[in-house]
Amino acid sequence: MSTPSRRPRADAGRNRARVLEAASELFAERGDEVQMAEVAKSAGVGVGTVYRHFPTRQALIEAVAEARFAEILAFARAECLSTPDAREGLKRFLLHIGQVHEDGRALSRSIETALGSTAPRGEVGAELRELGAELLERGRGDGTVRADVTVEDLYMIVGALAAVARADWGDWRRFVDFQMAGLDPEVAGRP
Amino acid sequence: MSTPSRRPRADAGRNRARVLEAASELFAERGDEVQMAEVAKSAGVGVGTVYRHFPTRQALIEAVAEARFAEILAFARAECLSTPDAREGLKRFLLHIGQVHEDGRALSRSIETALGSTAPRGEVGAELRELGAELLERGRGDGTVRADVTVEDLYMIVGALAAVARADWGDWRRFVDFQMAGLDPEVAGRP
Amino acid sequence: MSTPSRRPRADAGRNRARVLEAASELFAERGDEVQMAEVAKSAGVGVGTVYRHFPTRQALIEAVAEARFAEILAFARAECLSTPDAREGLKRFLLHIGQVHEDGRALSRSIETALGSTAPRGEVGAELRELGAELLERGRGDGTVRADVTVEDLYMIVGALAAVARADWGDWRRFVDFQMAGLDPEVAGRP
Amino acid sequence: MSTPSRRPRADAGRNRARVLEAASELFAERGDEVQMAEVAKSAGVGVGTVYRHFPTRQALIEAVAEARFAEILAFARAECLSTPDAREGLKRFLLHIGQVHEDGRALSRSIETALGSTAPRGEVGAELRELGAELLERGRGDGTVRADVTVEDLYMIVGALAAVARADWGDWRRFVDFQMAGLDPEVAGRP
DNA sequence: GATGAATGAGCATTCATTCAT
DNA sequence: CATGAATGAATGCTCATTCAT
Repeated sequence: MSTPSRRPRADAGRNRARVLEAASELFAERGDEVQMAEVAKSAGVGVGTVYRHFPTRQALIEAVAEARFAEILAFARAECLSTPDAREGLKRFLLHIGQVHEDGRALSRSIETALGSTAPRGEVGAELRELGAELLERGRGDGTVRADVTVEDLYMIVGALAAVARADWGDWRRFVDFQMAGLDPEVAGRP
Repeated sequence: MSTPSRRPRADAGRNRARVLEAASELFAERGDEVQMAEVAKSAGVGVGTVYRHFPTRQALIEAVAEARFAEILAFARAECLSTPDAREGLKRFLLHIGQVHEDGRALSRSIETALGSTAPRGEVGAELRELGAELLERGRGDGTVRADVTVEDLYMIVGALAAVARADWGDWRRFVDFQMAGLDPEVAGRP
Repeated sequence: MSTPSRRPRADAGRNRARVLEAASELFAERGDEVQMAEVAKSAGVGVGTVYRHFPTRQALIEAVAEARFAEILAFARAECLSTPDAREGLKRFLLHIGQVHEDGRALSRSIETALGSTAPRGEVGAELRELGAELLERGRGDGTVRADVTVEDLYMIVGALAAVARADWGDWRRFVDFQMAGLDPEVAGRP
Repeated sequence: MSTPSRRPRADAGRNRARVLEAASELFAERGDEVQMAEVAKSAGVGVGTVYRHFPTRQALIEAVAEARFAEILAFARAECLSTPDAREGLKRFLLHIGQVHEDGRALSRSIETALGSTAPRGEVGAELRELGAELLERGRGDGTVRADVTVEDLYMIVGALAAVARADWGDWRRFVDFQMAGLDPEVAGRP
């Protein structure tokens, strides 16, 4: 006689994840036009639940952005810190970032619009900065990257790359090549 | 249904200019939050007049963007094509663009949001591309710029710079330096 | 961006009815000039609620029209299918329709303007057609109505009557008399 | 040296006619959505000129309507007053009216919306009433039309027919048949 | 906790009409 | 007389956010 309730024990955190996942997909596909109610529906919850976990639309987008940064961070740790030379690791890092933004153009634009920038934030942001520092440190170590490049410099380049990859201005891989050239120790100091 | 007009018949095209000017200032200051009615008021005309000259909000923003590009074009023609060496001209070009976007951050964001990109469009866009070609040609001539750089490459860099300068990721002048380094003929071809 | 709600959670479908009722009255009184906001206010809800139940202004008017048709249907079932002779039933039907349109002239005009016609639509429309068929069938049965009259014919007459009753061209009851005369079996076939 | 001016001696009344003609066509095609500026353009004049001749949009529509009534009047005088029997003349009258409304559905709707009715007005309206009286008088004379039919009755029927013909409820010619039947002297007085 | 109905400020856009030139 | 640029009130609709149930 007791029909099982539809979503019986969807414990708290589970819902957060579902919402985040739904939001990630929707924003990646349709960008800023997705509405909170759609996210809720797609996640199989009510709007109220979305708001329980993400107090504002902006917070949700922030969280989606952070999730993407976390992915990037994981990739970089696995693939960019252990390359034969540091230069190679750095390039892989940039190529991955370009790819992520190309694949999620609409999302990137939403982030830009909602947060005013695609720069990494929060905890993951801090870890990314650390990671960037390590990439540069390695470069300084083996002499394959200009020694005067700061983490701030690197993330300007990353931000620029994000903009290039989400736009349709040409082959962003060429842009990466230019950045790698600009980071070459040989040319440091040219006017 | 309407109340008698207050300041009628102010010379045809004059109003277009006033609206454009007002819009330029307002968008530069407050970005996407400015409303059509504000623009009208600030220009001293009715909304209808704004719409007569710019059929949609997006068209207005497009026009403001184009005006900015026209300024850049004029600057570049005057200051960047006659430098002692081509590299210097190119650098001045980039520095000017960075400055324009730093000074009009809010506007740059509005353009990005409304048009999806800050890339030059239309007639002025075409002229800018030509100008870019000349800048690069000069560089090929005196050997101060990588010979394989295309106009498309250049405008990827310009777009990237626009993103960097309107954001707050660090000193965009440093970014310009990296780009100049990347465009150095010496490093062309490094992996 | 919004202010806290004032009268929340008033039972789901109850609100739909209140809106419909308010709209019916307002449109009957003042016709096409009523605004969505007025309907909302008069129903004691926010505009958003009106739009939740009726996605567009036209949809609201359609619903009001349908409600009126439903009334007519109910009347006809109760009063027109059980008259001594079918002719009498048909006449009562027409008289009721004329009365409804006379009483809600402004509404009838709104419907005409918004929907392009006052013809019954949707589900209720289908039931009305069935009812019309029954009325005619009865007439064929007792020989009080021309046998060649189709439901389509009948609803042309009904539509015509609606137009006459909502206009001010004369006593629409006279018009009904002419229609009854025209439906008389005696004259069928006259040139 | 003197280039002929474009429209040199477009004397007053000529423009009125051009505007009226343009308006007739446009309203017949696209109905209420035509704007005053379009009418002006289509007539090859400025909006101001349209307003000189027709002080409001409604006045313009009224004039277009009147022109149509004038056509009907002319037709009726030529074709309906001289038929062998009066009944035939009356029928031709109705058929012509139906045709006019079928051909100019959009216009008919505009008139209905703007003026609240498609009933003939003004001077032409008066003449049409007279004409209607004559048609009925002839019918009384040769006994082919119910003697108790008034001009008001006739114009209720005409208005109804206009509604039927401009709608898409069925074959309005059938409706005309029913009206003719209803006007038959044989059935006068049936309940 | 979860739900989703309710809220309502906000805003781009339209178009009949006017009147300086 | 003709022109057409200017006017601005009017209005349907959206959607992030709240909170009674």
